[in-house]
Amino acid sequence: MKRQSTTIKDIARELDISPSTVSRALKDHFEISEETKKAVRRVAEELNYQPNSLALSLRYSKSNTIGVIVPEIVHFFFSTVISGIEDIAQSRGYNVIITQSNESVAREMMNIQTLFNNRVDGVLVSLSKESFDYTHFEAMMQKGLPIVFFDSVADTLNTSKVTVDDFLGGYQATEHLIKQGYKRIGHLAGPKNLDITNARMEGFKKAHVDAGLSVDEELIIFDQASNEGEAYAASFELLKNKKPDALFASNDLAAMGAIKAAQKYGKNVPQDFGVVGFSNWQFTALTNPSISTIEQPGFEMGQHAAELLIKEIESEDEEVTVESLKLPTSLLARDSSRKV
Amino acid sequence: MKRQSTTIKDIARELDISPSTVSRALKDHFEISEETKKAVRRVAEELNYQPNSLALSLRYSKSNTIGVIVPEIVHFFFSTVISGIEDIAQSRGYNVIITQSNESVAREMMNIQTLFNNRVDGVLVSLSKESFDYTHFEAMMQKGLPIVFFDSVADTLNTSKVTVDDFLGGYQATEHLIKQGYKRIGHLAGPKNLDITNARMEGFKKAHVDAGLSVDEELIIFDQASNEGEAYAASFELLKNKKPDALFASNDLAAMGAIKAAQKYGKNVPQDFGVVGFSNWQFTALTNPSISTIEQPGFEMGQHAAELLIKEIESEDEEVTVESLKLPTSLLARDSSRKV
DNA sequence: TTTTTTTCTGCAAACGTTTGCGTTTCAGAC
DNA sequence: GTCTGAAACGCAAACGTTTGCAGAAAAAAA
Repeated sequence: MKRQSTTIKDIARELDISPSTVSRALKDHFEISEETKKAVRRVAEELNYQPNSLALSLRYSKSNTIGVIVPEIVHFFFSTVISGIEDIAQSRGYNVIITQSNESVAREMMNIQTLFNNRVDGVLVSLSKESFDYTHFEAMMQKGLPIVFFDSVADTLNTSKVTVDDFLGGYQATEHLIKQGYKRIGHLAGPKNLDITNARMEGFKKAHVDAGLSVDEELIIFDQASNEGEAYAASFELLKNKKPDALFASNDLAAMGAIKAAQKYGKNVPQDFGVVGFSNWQFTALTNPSISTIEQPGFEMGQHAAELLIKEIESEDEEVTVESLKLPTSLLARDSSRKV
Repeated sequence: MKRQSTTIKDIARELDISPSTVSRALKDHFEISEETKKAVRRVAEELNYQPNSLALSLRYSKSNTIGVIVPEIVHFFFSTVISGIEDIAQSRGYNVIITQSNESVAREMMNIQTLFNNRVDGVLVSLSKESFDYTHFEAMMQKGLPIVFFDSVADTLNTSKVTVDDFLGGYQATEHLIKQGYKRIGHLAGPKNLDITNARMEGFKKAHVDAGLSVDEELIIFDQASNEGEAYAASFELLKNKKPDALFASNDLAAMGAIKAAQKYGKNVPQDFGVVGFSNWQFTALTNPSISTIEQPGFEMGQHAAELLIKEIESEDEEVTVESLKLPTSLLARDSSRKV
């Protein structure tokens, strides 16, 4: 079924004037008489004229579309970010094309290439876990494609970035546990090479220092927090060997595992054992006990990233000024860490 | 920063031939000599030629983009569907533009208009809860825009649709509870006017009939399942007044509420009281006890919907043949309903 | 040699819009 | 009557690509 909308030419034919005049009339150009403008507007209304955005895109080589690359869409945090992106984009007249890398660099490279070929005006990227080499992004930037990173960012690249303040998050979680009276606090950290792992751990340590406590390095376990089962096992071992009375987990699933381990070990959560997670996944509010966690402002992250990108797209300057935003986290103190 | 890629004209100039010849050479047209083709391909390679998709879109009035309208992106089920859509679209060379209605008809109307104006080739829609009037969709269909509905569909519209077999889901949940030995099974149903509510309830009833049991209508509660708290209250009342020994909830949050109510009431779940939810939200596997539920194939739903839409887009026929797909659900029997 | 056929390539229009510049028209001044 | 200036509009090119048709050149047939 052919789709046919009315064009400027149709209006021109109807009124027996030239397309240029119609175009100008519609833009309220000063060189067009009031009379003609009125007629054009009337006919445009009658024929329900809608400008053809494809033609406009070609004319201005601008598609008013931004591309997004995330590791996966089916993920509470990322879908929240996307929602924020969509919010801003919508209000600025941009469309949002979503692609997912499925945590694979190969897909990531394909996606950025596809987006570029489809003439998006800019791209928002959260790196896949596999990505340590950023040359495919650099190549695109060289060609003039604006890129803004969020969440998982390419630190060595000279672009705008939006991240979460992981140091603050780690600090807040730990400070809260300390204030609740827990004394020997462990930490289920992420993979050792990740920036966020270190930032959260530094926050963890700083909170200790500020409270006049010392950190027992043996209570910090790396890279045993990628899923619930792993965290369960690691927590159980820790409980047995090092006798912590609380745990700050680098993600909510790990927190869940830690709670189950503590319960299995005969501890009462939160009376004898406190747990705080990270990310505020939906399920944390629904478990029993509900899980205290650090809220990451995903929606705001999406908004800021989109705003930065659009600013860059619409900037006239050759030289872009990069901005790095670090968004504050906040503590959600729930049952898993609040002694009554 | 201006983005400038090489065009067909650049290649033509380089070889001192016409753009038409270049175009044909690149498409391996039979009327072009092997020699010329080779030269063109070489230069195209050298200059890293990439066809301008905006120009192509204009030429063929086809954007190779499909639009999606969902109530909200931040939702396990919908993000899963989107993921399925993206999967198929990607493999067929289509881009996916995501918009959300936020359950508002006004936004929905805006979105479909925007997508239409942006010349998407077709649209995938899951209706917002507010949508009972479908005229805005009808108007677009009249203009030749292919639309396929999924999940929450416009039943009176003559379009392809992809839904989940809610009757089957209700049947599976109930049959499972019966087989586990529960005798007085209640049902937390959704709003009475919804198709899915009725379908699930019919499945619930049919399972009883097939097992030679009768249904106590008093054990069916409508419209008290939209969140955990509401379901908690309704379940508690039901337990007090009607003494059910199991509950089939129309969604997972309601199932959670029911479990908490049962525990509060002094029941042991699943020994004295069985619960099955609906949707397989992520948290259901993480709670204690884990929640039995009905899995809806969201990813497959997205895939099928996208396939149907693309088929329609690429069909030559004026008259589209609509297809209605009903995808099978499956039971995930977890701890909340398995007596040991 | 001339005519016909075959092989290859270019012209120009089209998709819908914008815009620099030129043209027409008309009123008023000289 | 001519000239100037302003107001209102049209022409044509441009964005990058495709494609029907015409045309040129070369090869084959007469």
